[in-house]
Amino acid sequence: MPTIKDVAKEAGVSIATVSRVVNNGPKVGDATRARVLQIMQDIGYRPNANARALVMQKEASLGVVIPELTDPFYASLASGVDTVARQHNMQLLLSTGLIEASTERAAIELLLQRRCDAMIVHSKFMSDDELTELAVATPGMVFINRYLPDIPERCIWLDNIAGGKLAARHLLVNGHTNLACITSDYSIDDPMLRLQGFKEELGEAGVSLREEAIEYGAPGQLGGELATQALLAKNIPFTGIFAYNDSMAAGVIKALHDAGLKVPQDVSVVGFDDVLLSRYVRPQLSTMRYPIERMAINAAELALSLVGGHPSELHSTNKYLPTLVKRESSSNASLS
Amino acid sequence: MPTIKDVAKEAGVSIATVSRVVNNGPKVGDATRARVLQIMQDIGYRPNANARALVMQKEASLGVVIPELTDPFYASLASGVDTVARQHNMQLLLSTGLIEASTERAAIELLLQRRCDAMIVHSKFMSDDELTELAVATPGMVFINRYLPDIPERCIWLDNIAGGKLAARHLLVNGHTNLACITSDYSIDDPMLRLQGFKEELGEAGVSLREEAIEYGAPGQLGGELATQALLAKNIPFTGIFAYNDSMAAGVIKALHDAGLKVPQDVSVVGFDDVLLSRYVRPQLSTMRYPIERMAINAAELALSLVGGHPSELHSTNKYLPTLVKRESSSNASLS
DNA sequence: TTGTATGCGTTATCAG
DNA sequence: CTGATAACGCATACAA
Repeated sequence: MPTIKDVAKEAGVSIATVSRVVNNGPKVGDATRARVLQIMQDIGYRPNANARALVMQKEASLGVVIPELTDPFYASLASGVDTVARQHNMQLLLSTGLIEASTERAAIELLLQRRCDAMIVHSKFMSDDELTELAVATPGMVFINRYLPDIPERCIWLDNIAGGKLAARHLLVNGHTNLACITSDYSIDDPMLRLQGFKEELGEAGVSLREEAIEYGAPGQLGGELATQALLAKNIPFTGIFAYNDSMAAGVIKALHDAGLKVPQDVSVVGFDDVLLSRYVRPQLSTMRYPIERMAINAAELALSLVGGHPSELHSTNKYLPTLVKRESSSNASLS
Repeated sequence: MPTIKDVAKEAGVSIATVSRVVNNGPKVGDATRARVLQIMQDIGYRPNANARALVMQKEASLGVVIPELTDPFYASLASGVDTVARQHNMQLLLSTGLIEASTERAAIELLLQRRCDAMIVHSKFMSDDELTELAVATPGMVFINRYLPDIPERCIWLDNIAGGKLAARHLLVNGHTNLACITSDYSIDDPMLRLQGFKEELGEAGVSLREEAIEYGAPGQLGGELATQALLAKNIPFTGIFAYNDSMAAGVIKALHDAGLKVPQDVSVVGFDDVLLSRYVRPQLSTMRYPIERMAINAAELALSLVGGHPSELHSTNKYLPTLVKRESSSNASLS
């Protein structure tokens, strides 16, 4: 791979001059510039981004760490960051953190070694303290889908409680009072918060959610299916189910179907996230829309403005609200 | 961010010594090593990967270019590469090429500027010539889902023709002779090849596929739905449909359902790719399994071995065969 | 307008 | 066992 020296030699100028034309630097003779440009073209010169980052003390890359790539939710997140990266002509540095504190740490570490200064990280397993400490040492680090009390201005998160409330309200408004919940058994706060909001809204309406009506499972289709079977086995009456996410909701629908129950005629189900899947599943899923891609874009722009020293942009608030998307899986209880 | 110098000064040794302990270099006094290690820990030293790459003339990163992140098929591809990257403790450099030659080119260019030497690229819009030229200049560049005649050893691809044949055979074996095809209108070769294989196998069995029974559309659910409606409008008889991919197949099923036709009782449908979606859709999709993640892993390992100068590994062949996954959307014609 | 020289953080080659 | 020192490819202050 040719270097700046090769170009300089070939053009019979100094590397300083070549450097100037590469960077559209000031005061370069038109003739010289044209010739250098031509030669760069000819020999296929590409500026070495690493060397440049080294001397300029500035990385032209945007980092993102997510648990995994194949989950559509995280894919959307990464896609949002990628959008911003492309806009700024920056390289996307992607690291997966899986579902363990140690691998999350390694993922962040890799980015840091690259001297990546702007990065948006999705971490659910490292502690508040550790994350906060990293953040103070890295001005361009912003967290998505997580709230760190000491540095809220560096976080972009969804109001899960509000989401739970909205879901409850939707079910209540449709006349459902015998409710159940299929949630995740992961020990992160999202499931807890969504459930909390769900319960609160129910409580305000004077209806309660019995503990037996809450089933836990792995946050995927199979987990949802299994949990629903367990719920059904308890033989307690319900006409509405709030699922932790769309994948679990898909499992819920399948289990219900297998048990001879119709959705939404016999039971309404509402999911969470509004990933693509919710439109493929039959009946199409009523769900809480989680604007993750938009949030990721804003997070990336926030990170960039933080390292760029730009004024604090217009980010009025970093808390986002989910919205209800009504499709086919929920309906009025009176139809039962 | 502290540098090697900071560590050296703090420890009262030379940077050479620090470098040695960082790299587990030979012959460093136990006491010295321990002290240096401790100090690195204390001040939070992280070796600068850029500087290292510069001096070692070797990048510890793995590149991948795909059209986009949110398509589950490409997400699986990227995930395979990511798996290999993590195994080797390399940073994943991800660039999206969208669906245009110019952006594909830009994506590759970005990786090259990073001096990324091992990369696996999925390109459908740049020409054979341009890609081949890039490849000869970049020993660690391997192409996935594409066949370049001049450098087959640098390509990992699926036998689309065989896939079409297998799909045809499955339908034939189940007694279907009135067939239709819903394919993609993208001007890339995959749709063409799959259709070609489909036709060939049919031909060998003495059944022909009429031109009117072939409908084209965008390779997504909506495209599949619209194309199927167009097909239905023609009022030609068929009991089996071969769809270009699973998304289109999902659209096919929806359109069929809306038209009052039952799958698979009235018509069998088989998709292609076996993405997660195929298990969510009802009825579950019979489809051709495209082992894209496995292929991506092998592609990444091939790329790594190419730059590493390792012996040419065991890659007996770079051509992969799809396999039939029979689920619920296809059945025997006699059941009609 | 152009060239020279210095340094960015590392590794590696030589001497001690 | 350890320390100078010369690259690596590039940007830039300072000269010319």
